[in-house]
Amino acid sequence: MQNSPFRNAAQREADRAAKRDAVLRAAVRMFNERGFFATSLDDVAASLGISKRTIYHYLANKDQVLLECITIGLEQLLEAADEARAEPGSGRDRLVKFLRRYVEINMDDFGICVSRTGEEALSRESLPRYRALKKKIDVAMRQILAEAVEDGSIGPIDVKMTAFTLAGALNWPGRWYDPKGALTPAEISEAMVKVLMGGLDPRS
Amino acid sequence: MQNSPFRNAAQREADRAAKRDAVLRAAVRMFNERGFFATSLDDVAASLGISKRTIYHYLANKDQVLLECITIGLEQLLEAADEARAEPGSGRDRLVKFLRRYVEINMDDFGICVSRTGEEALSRESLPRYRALKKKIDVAMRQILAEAVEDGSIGPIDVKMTAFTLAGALNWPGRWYDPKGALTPAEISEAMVKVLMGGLDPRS
DNA sequence: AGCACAATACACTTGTGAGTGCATATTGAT
DNA sequence: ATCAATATGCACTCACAAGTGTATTGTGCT
Repeated sequence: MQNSPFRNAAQREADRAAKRDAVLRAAVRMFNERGFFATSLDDVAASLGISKRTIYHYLANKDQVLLECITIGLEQLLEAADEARAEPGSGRDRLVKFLRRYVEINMDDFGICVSRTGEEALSRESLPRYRALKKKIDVAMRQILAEAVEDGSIGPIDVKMTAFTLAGALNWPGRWYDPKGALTPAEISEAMVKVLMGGLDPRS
Repeated sequence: MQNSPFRNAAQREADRAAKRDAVLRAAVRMFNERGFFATSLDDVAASLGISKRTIYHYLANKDQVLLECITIGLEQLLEAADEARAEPGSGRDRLVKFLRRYVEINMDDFGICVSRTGEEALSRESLPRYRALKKKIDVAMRQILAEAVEDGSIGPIDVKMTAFTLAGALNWPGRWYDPKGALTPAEISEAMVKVLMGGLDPRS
C-alpha cells in the first residue's frame, strides 16, 4: 500500500506545494528586506540555489508571487478575526484579543509584506482580489468594534474612524519591527494595545 | 533700478527655484499616484511638457528627486513640532495641536509621499539624511509627549511605545486619503485625534 | 558686437530584469 | 523497457528607463 498510486499522487502534490511554499517564503523575506522592486526573481532563485525558470514552474509571474504572499498575510488576519469573534467574554475582550493578534501577525514575514506593500506594487488584475480581502478585514474590524460598543464594554465611538485609526497603528510595526531588537512581538503588541485601548474604555 | 544686476540675478535664481519646485511638485504627484518605481522621469517630464534632460538640469538624479520631496514633507512635520512647542497652554494642548497638524500634513502631496515611501526606495547615500530627519521627528514627538506627562495633563504612559503607536496611526491617512472623498483633512484629523487622545487623557 | 553661460532638446548608450523556447534529467505508470 | 509527465537549467529576447554627449537657442554682461 505504501506504493499505491493514491499515496504517490498525494505525496507528489504535497512535494509540489512544499516547494511552492519555499519559493514564497524566500521571496517574501527578500521583499521585506530590500523591497519588492529591488528584488529580482533571479535573486530569489539564487537564494534557494535554483534557477529562475524553476520559479516560473510553480508561479505564473512575479506579480503572482507577490499576490500569494500578501494573500497569506491577509488570510492570517481574517483567521484572527474569526477566532476572536468565536471567543467568549465581553465585546471588549474579543476586541483586545483581535488587536493583540493583529499586531503580532504584522511582525511575521507575510504580515510584514502586507503592511509594506501598497497597491502600486500589484498589477491591475491582482487588485480586485487584494481589495476584496482588505475590505473583508475592515468589515470584520468594524463588526468587532460595533459589538463591543453594543454591549457597552467600550465607550461609544465613531466605528469607521476608529477602525482606520487602529489599522494604521497596528500596521506600523511592520515597518520598524526588528527581530534582533530588544522587544519581542508579544511585548510590543501588549504595549500598543494598552495605549490604544485607553481611548476605547468606558469613562466614568 | 528694476534693471539692476542684483534684481536680475535674484530674479534668475527665483526663476530657477520655481522651476525646480514645479518639477518636484509634478514628480511627487506622480509618485503618489502610481508609485515611485512605476514613475519614470520621462513621464514626469512629459507631464510638464518638457524633456527629461531638463529635469537633470535641476536635479542630479531620480534618487535626489525623491529625497527632496521627502525632505519637504519631513520638514513640514518638524515645523509643526516647533510651532506646537511654542504654543501656550498645557502639555496636552500642545500635543493635540501637534497631532492635528501632523495628520493634515500627511494628507498633503509631500506628506503623502513621506508616508508612502519606505527606506527601500532611497539610495545608500540618501539614507543617512532621511534617517536623521525621521529621528528628529521622533525625538520631537517624544519630547512633546514627555512634557504633557510631566505637567499631568495626560496620563502616565510609556512615551516610546506611545510615540510609535501614534506615528503609525497618524501616517495611515497618507495611504487611503482621497481628496475626492467625503471627508476633509480637517475632519479626518479631528476624528482621529479624538480617538487617540481618549487613551491619553487622565482617568479618574 | 560678441562672449559666456544657462536652458533645453534629441538621440544615444547601457544595464537590468521579466519572461520564454528549448534541451535535458528524473520518475511514476504500464 | 518504454512512455508520458514533471522538474529543472541554460541561454536568449525584449522592453524599458536611467543617465549622458552634443548641439542649439536664448539672454544678460561688457
